[in-house]
Amino acid sequence: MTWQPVAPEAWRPRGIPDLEPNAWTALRRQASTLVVAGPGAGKSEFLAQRAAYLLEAGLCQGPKQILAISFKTDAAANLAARVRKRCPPELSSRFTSLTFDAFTKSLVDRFLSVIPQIWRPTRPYDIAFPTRRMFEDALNEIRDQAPTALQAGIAALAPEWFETFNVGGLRLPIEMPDGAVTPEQFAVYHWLQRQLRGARASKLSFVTLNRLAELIVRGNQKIARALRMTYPFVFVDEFQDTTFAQYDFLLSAFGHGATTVTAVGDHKQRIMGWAGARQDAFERFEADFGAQRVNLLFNFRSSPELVRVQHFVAQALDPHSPLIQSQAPGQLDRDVVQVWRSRSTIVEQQRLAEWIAADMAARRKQPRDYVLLVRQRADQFEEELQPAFAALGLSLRNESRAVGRTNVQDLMVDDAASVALCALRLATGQRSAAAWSTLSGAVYAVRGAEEDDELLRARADRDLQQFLGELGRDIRDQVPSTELAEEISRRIFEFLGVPALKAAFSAYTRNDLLEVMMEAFSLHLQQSACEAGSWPACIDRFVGAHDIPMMTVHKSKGLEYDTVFFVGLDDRSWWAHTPGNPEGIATFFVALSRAKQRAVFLFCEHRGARQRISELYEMLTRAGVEETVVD
DNA sequence: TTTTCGTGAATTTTT
DNA sequence: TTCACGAAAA
Repeated sequence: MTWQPVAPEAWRPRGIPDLEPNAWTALRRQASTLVVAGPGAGKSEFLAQRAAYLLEAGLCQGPKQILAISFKTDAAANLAARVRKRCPPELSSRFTSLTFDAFTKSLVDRFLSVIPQIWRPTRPYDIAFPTRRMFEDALNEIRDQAPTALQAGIAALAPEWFETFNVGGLRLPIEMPDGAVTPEQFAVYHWLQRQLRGARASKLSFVTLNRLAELIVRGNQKIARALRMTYPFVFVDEFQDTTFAQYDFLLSAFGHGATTVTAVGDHKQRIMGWAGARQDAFERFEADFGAQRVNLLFNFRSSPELVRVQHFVAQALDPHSPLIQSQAPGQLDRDVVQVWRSRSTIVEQQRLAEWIAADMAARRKQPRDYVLLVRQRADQFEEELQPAFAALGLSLRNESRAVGRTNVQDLMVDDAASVALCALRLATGQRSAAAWSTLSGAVYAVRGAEEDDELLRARADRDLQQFLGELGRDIRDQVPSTELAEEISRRIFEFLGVPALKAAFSAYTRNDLLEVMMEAFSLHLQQSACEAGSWPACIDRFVGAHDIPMMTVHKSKGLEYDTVFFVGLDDRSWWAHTPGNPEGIATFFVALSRAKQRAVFLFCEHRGARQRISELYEMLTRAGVEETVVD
């Protein structure tokens, strides 16, 4: 059965009943568009639907493709999965979803030889993650080598912003200028030469790769044309996080009018300024790409009362923030947003645990419907709160907690760890079609068994069955222990094959990522095993099925929970906040907007004052939120 | 061995 | 701003 295009006017959304009117407008636009999508607006869903529309209505016909650029790997993978779910394979294969860095790196790798000799890296090259200290040292050395006239100018460059702002903001000349250079140019050129020629193999950071990719598309008409021919439609997700280097690359590659760029983001959720996000990305995009701004006005996550309170914070960030219409029914009739003020942390912890236990019982909620958010130092808060929760039979899970060289949250979305967990589920007798499908899919991939290779697949199935049978026999009747957990991890990864896994999953091209994840899987399984009396319980511990999650606001971005508790809304946790600083208010906005039904802010004078962050409390007060004294 | 002082990190992504 | 850590002083 072959796919037939539908008429654009007849196209309907896939998997959801309808789109809001503004989403329809943005979806159908043929020119570049800036889609401002607040929390709960269904940003990724919008992009997936637009991809389906362009592909299914034949507006993006083979061999042309859609390029979707995200910042985080899981966001890129998530978007690709959504499109795969909505479109037949012959269409979704023309949806390329990558991170910014993966895309620019792939351009450098492919076209390395056309880079002017003076900027050309060695092949192969290494990836570098320069620290603040390295910039400081390098800038000092560069200053000492510089002509006297430039030294003061170089000394004035801030090491912490040098790469983001100076390297990211300066276009590399195709030929090295003979004449005078500015202090900034001198420092940037010398910094790049250090990365390119400092050792036998070049050591390139991602900003450098971005600059080289920009140089490639600016210096080579043929490559630029080929790129624009391949990708007439480009999506950029989380546009508020775009850095100087990324924006400039986007402009050189797709800013010539031939490409329809759809940028989606929310400046009110810009909490990545420290990572180099430029503040004026939205305005620049409108000006440079002639983009029209479209506001999405629906919120499918938060109840009307929550959306009403959110609006007060949104207004502080942007006085022109439009009124958002909640599409989520409110289940609570009062105290939807609360502030608790406690005399002591002991009282606060105890009350919090009691309250959650009672609410879970009254509203039939699960631990995973709640979240404890903190600004920073999740480990400290976990240590502090865990005993009070344990006393009531509740268990807290710090998703930010370090596991080996990674953390719980990253381990949970890792491919190899997910596959290994499926193996454990099946070996311990859990019947799950999804687990089988994930695991066998991975085994086919590591063995290179294509879809039509029935023989190889059948053999893979047989080997897998045998492996699971043996593993199951060896562990099923035994109580979970750290020794067994270690053995299980070892046997699963041995069966899958480490080199084969690295080859099968592109994420593991990063040299030691698989080792990091295997180690973390083993450690986390050992921890789970010693806290559980049975294998199903051990698996539940591993995934945190019965735990109340706790994490930093940054890690909660993109997630949602019925009830959100923000613990430690005080000056101590917000030491870096200065009144009026949009990044701090945006962090507060992100925390508040994770909630579907209720948000509670906890203050304890024992922890810190609330002078510095008084404006956050004032916003809640203006919204009519009352404070409860807990004692 | 204990105290004191200075430094730097804290929120974190990217192959 | 606060905290942890390491080096130096007592």
